[in-house]
Amino acid sequence: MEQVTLKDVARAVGVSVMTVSNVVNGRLDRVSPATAARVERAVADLGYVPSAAARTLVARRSGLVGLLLPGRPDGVSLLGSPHDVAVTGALEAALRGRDHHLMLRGVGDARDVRDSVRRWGLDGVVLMGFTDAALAGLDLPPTLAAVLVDADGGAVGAGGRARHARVRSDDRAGGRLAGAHLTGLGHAGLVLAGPVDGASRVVAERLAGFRAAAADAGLPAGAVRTAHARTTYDEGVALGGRLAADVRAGDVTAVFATADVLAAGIVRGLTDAGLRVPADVSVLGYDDADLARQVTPRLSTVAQDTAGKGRLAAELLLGLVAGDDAAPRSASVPVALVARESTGPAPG
Amino acid sequence: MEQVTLKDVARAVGVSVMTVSNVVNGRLDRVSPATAARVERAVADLGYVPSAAARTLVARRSGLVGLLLPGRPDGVSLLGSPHDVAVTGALEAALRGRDHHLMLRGVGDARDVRDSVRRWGLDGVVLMGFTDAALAGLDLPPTLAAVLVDADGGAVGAGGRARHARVRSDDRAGGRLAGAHLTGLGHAGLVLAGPVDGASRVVAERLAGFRAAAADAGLPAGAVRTAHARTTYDEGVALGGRLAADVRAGDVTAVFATADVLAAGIVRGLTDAGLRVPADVSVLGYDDADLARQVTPRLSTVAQDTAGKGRLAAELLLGLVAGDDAAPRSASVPVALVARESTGPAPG
DNA sequence: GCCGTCCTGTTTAACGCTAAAGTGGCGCGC
DNA sequence: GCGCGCCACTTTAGCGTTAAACAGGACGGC
Repeated sequence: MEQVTLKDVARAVGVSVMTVSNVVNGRLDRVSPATAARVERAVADLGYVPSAAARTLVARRSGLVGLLLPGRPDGVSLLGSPHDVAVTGALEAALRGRDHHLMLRGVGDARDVRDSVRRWGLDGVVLMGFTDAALAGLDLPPTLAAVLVDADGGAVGAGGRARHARVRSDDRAGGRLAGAHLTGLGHAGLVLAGPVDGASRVVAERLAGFRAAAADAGLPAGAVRTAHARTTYDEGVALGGRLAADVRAGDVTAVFATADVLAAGIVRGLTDAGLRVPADVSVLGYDDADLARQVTPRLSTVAQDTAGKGRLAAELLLGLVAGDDAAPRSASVPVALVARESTGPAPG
Repeated sequence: MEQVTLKDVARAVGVSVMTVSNVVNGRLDRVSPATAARVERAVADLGYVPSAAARTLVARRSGLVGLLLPGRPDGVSLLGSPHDVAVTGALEAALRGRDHHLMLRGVGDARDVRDSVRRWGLDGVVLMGFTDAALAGLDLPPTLAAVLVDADGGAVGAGGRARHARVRSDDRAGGRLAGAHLTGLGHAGLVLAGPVDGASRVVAERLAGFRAAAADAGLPAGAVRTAHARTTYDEGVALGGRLAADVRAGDVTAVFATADVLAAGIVRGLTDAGLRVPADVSVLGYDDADLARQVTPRLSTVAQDTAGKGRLAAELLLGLVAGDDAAPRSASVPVALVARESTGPAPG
């Protein structure tokens, strides 16, 4: 495990350290092909690996990207949802392919963020799993290259010159797809379930799309209600229980949840209350996580390309890092409706 | 985002850089309380954050730990199972609490490992999700502080002086618990489903415990069979389908899977084949992942303390890093049987 | 009163790397 | 044959930090 340094390689080849550095970094205009070849050889033979610490120190870029997540002291639900896990995997792979590394870090406040970034000289950060409100509390420095996954971060859209970008699914289209699917099945008592109290842009977009589809189908404005729940299975179960009465009263015939975990919980809550899904109520999810195929009934859902999301996040971030002002500040992945067993024709 | 350095703090206070360094690193025996206080003050005022790069370079310890996972180029299933996700969360939190950071990295071969470690001067690594065979291919240097989660790594137990440690659940006890539960319900046609072809120590232990419990219950040696499957939902579904015939023939009445995802798949495969769980067959999982409560029927399972596993991994690793030779090289978290709906009395 | 210690610092020399400036030899134009 | 530019390197300096050696004054013992 002894570090092989540039000096070792230089000595082995009989050139200066700087020449080796030039070869290693591909500045071949400064080195003759013959020398370059000898250096390459020695690098391979000795197993030289450049020290990121030394490079960071002098070059002011680390090749390290932080994935910042809402961090509780006990680490429970650091990567809360299957969606986040999928994005993380794709993000890591994409960064790996572009010669960058990923640091995983739970953060609680603005100090945590600043500390991580400064301590390691992070080139940039990806933030995932934060509500817009939590994000505002993080008070991201405008100079910090940051990509927000499924969040807005208030100022981002406004000022415009902050080095921040956003990645999400095409939420409006997703909402519209959901609405079209459900109204197409004859549903007229619609509920959007999710973190609607959070003033989240993502949820607002989905709701807007959902409502637009309802309007397209000729439904009155009051046909779409909302029900607040955080994106967890347990809150879904609770919400499902509460919704049961409305279903029985005939006010609600279909529920569109903002995530599959939530939808699965709602199905459970409804079922526990004695209702049948989809015979009595339809439930539609979002994400197409593995879970959607694993629960009973299998969830109909709005699928989004989570792997694409991770890749996009990597791309946008590296664009920001490179200081490419022409790079897009926002991108979304496509969505598609996957009809399975949890949705069916409206009862009656 | 300009870096505030030791020099800036030193100038502000009117002392040497070294004095500030001593205060920041808690070497208070070299500094008068009065000076220390002034330094602390300036550190807070200026928002000084030490540079990990510089510290790593000179001090030969980075405070960075790598979490190495089997890495495919596309990043799919980097954190394959809910179990791994839970461990990761707890690991990150534990490291955070001990002033360390976590680097997430998918690796394919020995070069990837060496490269990551050298490049960043990782203090140590945690390896998770590897089969024992894959681990052997990684060819971990004995001098590298490493903790293996749910794996053995061959040489680890043997040589003994390698700086490697292992964390797992109490697998033998888990197997025994599973066996006792199932035989207690009158089952006599038992199958252990999981990666049994992989020569994995973990699986072997669970099987041994399972068999021991069967023997305790007076069952003949042939009562426990094994069925190979990797730990995924889809392989579970396929296996469930194959097992259906044996169930109908009365040869199999209960299946013990090495993970909840696998168990859930098996339930699905069995159900799709027209069998009822648990009326016709019982299925028992392992882990007590969220999924166990989310599928129908809810899975009975052997719960293990995944958060404890993450914390233990952090502890063992930091012990190894500190060079504490007395530190334990192996630890396991407790298991407990959670009876839910997927297991019931043997049919007939 | 003198020497050894302790206390509280400071100075020096790296760590591995890169940007920028320097060097020396050789070919070429005229 | 002289200057110029260019090629293929080398030298110098410094990034922010720490280990180790050094310094000087107060204080105590005898």
